[in-house]
Amino acid sequence: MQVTKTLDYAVRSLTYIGHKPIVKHSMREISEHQHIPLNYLAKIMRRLVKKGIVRSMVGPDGGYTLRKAPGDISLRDIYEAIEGEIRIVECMEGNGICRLHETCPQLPVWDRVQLSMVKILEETTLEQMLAERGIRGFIKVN
Amino acid sequence: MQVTKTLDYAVRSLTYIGHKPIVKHSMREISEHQHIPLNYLAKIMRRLVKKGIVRSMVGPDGGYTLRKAPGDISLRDIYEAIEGEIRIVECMEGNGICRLHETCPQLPVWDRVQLSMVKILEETTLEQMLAERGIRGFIKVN
DNA sequence: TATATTCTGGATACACGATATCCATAAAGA
DNA sequence: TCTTTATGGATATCGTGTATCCAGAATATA
Repeated sequence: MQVTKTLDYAVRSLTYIGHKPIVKHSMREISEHQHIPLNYLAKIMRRLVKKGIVRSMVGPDGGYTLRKAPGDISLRDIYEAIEGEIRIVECMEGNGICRLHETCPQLPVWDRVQLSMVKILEETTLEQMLAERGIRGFIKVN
Repeated sequence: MQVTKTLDYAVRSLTYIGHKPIVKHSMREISEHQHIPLNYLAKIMRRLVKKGIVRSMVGPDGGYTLRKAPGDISLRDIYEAIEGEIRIVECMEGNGICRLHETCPQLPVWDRVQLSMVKILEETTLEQMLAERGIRGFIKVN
């Protein structure tokens, strides 16, 4: 029940780009400023490109820019680009049937947790995150 | 960002015991009815015992009963007994300082997600889970 | 006392996915 | 042509959730 480092990398990259959304930012630049392993970042960026969150340009002076306005990119978009469909318990995939053959007492709770989480992620845009100031402290790298 | 199988096992065991809170239930019985590997269940039960959620009796006709009323056991209690302190992002542990030396844009969001989750887990007691009927389907085992 | 049953605790093995690295290739600007 | 940068796939590493095994202690019952 933890946010993966990969998702953290993705959000950090996007907020970094988001500070100057027009300018192109190369993988190398992002990698160095955000302390993300270059080759691993490559994999992350590809997913963000594929999901239409980021635009990429190849060649010298190439790099990445946001494909949409920061206000139009929700944290849910980012989450799903990296992790796929949000599903905090396996059985929520629908096709699973319980061998126990009894109604599940805990599913409704996890459902509620997931719904509230999705709601928050959906309401939060990149723009808001850029505006928000970290109050409680700093992200730990590594 | 997923509920671990271990936590699922723990909740299933407790709801199973909770159906007849007075009666002693042996590990073997729980294991068979809930399809949980016996030896692994042993580890789980020890944690629940240590955290005072469950009482254990050794010897023939031994087993487990709830130590508190189902209404006094929250899902948060169970979660923390199994996983330890709830913390959906690493940096929330407090002693971590970010090498980036900049305010973290995403921490406030995860903080909100965690708070809402803790609230739901706290409000939900074993008693409520026992009363609730699974609406969406069944838990998939394995 | 003897025996069977059950929990306890530690050591260890396994599996899988998150994390990371490498490289050959394509695109594009100078 | 040369350099820079992204692409895509293959592969390696590593942590941890998951699972297994076993010797020992407790205790009820005969």
